[in-house]
Amino acid sequence: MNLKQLATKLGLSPTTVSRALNGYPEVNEETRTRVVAAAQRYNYAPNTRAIRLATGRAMAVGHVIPIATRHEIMNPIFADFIAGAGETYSRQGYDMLLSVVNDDDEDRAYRQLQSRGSVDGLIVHAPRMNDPRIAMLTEIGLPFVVHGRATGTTTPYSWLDVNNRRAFLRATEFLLDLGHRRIGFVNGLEFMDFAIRRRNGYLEALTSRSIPLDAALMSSAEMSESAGYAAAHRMLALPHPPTAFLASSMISGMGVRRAVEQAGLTLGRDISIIIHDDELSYLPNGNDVPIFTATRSSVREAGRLVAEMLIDLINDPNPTPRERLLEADLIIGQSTGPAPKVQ
Amino acid sequence: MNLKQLATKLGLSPTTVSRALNGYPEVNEETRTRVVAAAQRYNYAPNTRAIRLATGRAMAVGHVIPIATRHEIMNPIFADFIAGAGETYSRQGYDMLLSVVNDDDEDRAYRQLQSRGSVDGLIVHAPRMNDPRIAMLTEIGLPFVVHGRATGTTTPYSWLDVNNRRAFLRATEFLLDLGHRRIGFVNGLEFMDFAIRRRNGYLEALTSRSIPLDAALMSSAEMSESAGYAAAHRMLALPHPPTAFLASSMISGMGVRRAVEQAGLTLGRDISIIIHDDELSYLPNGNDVPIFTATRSSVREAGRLVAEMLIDLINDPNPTPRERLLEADLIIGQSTGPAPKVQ
DNA sequence: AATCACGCCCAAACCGCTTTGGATGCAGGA
DNA sequence: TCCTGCATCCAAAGCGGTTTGGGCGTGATT
Repeated sequence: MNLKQLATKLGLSPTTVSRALNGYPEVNEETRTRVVAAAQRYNYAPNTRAIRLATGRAMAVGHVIPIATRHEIMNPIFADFIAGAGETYSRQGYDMLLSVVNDDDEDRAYRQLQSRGSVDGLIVHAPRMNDPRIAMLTEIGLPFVVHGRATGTTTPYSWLDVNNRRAFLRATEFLLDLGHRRIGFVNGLEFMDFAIRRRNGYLEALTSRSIPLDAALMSSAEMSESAGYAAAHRMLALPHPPTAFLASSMISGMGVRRAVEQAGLTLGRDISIIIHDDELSYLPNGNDVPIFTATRSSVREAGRLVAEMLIDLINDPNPTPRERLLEADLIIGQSTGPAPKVQ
Repeated sequence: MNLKQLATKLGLSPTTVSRALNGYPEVNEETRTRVVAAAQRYNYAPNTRAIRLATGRAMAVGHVIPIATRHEIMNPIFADFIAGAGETYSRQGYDMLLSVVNDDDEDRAYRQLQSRGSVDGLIVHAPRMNDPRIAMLTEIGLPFVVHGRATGTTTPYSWLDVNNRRAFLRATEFLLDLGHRRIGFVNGLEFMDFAIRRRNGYLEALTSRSIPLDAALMSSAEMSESAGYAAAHRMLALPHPPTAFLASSMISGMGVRRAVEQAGLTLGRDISIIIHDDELSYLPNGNDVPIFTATRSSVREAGRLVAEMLIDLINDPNPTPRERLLEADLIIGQSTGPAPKVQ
């Protein structure tokens, strides 16, 4: 059932039917209700392909997922972020287009998305330091919003980010307040922007209290359980081991915990851990009481907000870059406590 | 730059240009190369919206993600599955459309996808026992492939599944061969089809060796770390605790491990664990040597294959249901060993 | 010499909607 | 009575491709 068929069935012109369904004023209320009823009855839904061609709008947003030709891993926060963004899209009538591309094809993928007119805008994932995609996308002229920021980029662009520096600054200060002086830092890969900022927060807290820095207490790796375990295991074997850890994610935190427990130490008493909790739905940090003390920021909520920003940007006739910085909560769980007296 | 512009620039008709670019035979090879070169030069890419309208094909596949209005969680395997499917799509020139919908809107979402012509086919995720979606989709008449199966459905439909029953049968038998007699089963939610089949495999192995079943050794819950911990913790406190565990996923296995280690027991010596490993990229089961003994089946590969099946189905003029059952590998890691002598 | 087949190209219809630019009829004002 | 303005509706022209149904010239066939 298409528009023309519906129109003849109603004894009206396609024009009027279209207008009736789209809420234009120049149509009698009585005929409008008649049209709407008929559309319902015949189960008519306008063909999106035709709408898109006619209006010139794709009514779709693209997410380009660069896939590991190198050894990198799929981002664990991806699913929840998408879930959040998807909520916004379905509320606003947008489609979400996912492109999985080899990361060396990413450039071409963005350009094709533009020249073929498949999408009205893009979300950029996992920005790195001096991320080249930002300059490229501004040049292409497709609206986009970055989830995160790209240290080193000078041209203005739209982004939404968690205040990673501040979160890890506060977490470190919290541990320092509890008397911890040697704090192991199990960070993500430090070419990722968020990891750089977290590191800065950690360093800032230590230096502002004149705690000497120790490279042996800092590690940077993939945020997997085994990498977290390995890093913590190594640090715990130091002659002067840490009494607390800062872990970059729930998953690496679980690795740290394993190393701690395997060393015969008790969490929250002998050793403290603070993680960053993205509130991944399949990795809840406890049910009522949090297991880990954590800096917390919902990545799903971030997805919702980023998508809203992008749609605003798309609908703005003369758009100007939007920026939004979310603060993470510091929530207290069972994994932290005062530093043990005797070192 | 559109087709007409390119055509006038070349002094050709749009027809010829279109045919040249699409590899039709009725065009001189010399002009074809000329056209292709010009397209390259002017950075011409055909507008997908127009192609879709003209051909009547969406060149897109839909994935409907039902979102937890109830307490359910986002599926952790989702990201890797999508990555796999996405590889196939980009290789075949298909777009991937993600719809995130409230699960009570799922029905409407499928119908709209069909009547608006947004997609040529669908992937159905996370089937349950007697899943109503299958009947609905066959009625609608949109090609679809189910990732998994739906016990209780009688009408034929296309699916790809891992042999979950057999995987857990083998895992259980392996533990029995090692001398374990009390095996705790930490399963997923048993309205999910895969969980039902795994349970059947577990039960089949025990009964075929005349091991008495014990309801206290079986649990069914979300596959989260804390749920895994809770289940194992409870079982270990039994007067007659298990010497081995079967866990439904990497994540719940990590919870089981925590309970084991917290009880002062050593993995692979006092207690054995076998998990199911979907080879999630952000949860690798060790690097070289697997940490957990596991039944292993790559969900990413499953994504690739399901997508291929669907595209086959779409391109088949008179399609007939396709079925494919993958066998899981049983890989030996460090988490299993012979049952301890003294109980 | 007439016919045919073939290689190559084009004009125009079509896909299903939106949107522009009227057309029509009727009520109210001059 | 005639003109205006308004409320309703419609015809037709896009949107940017694909595809059908020829047209034309050339070499081979009869």
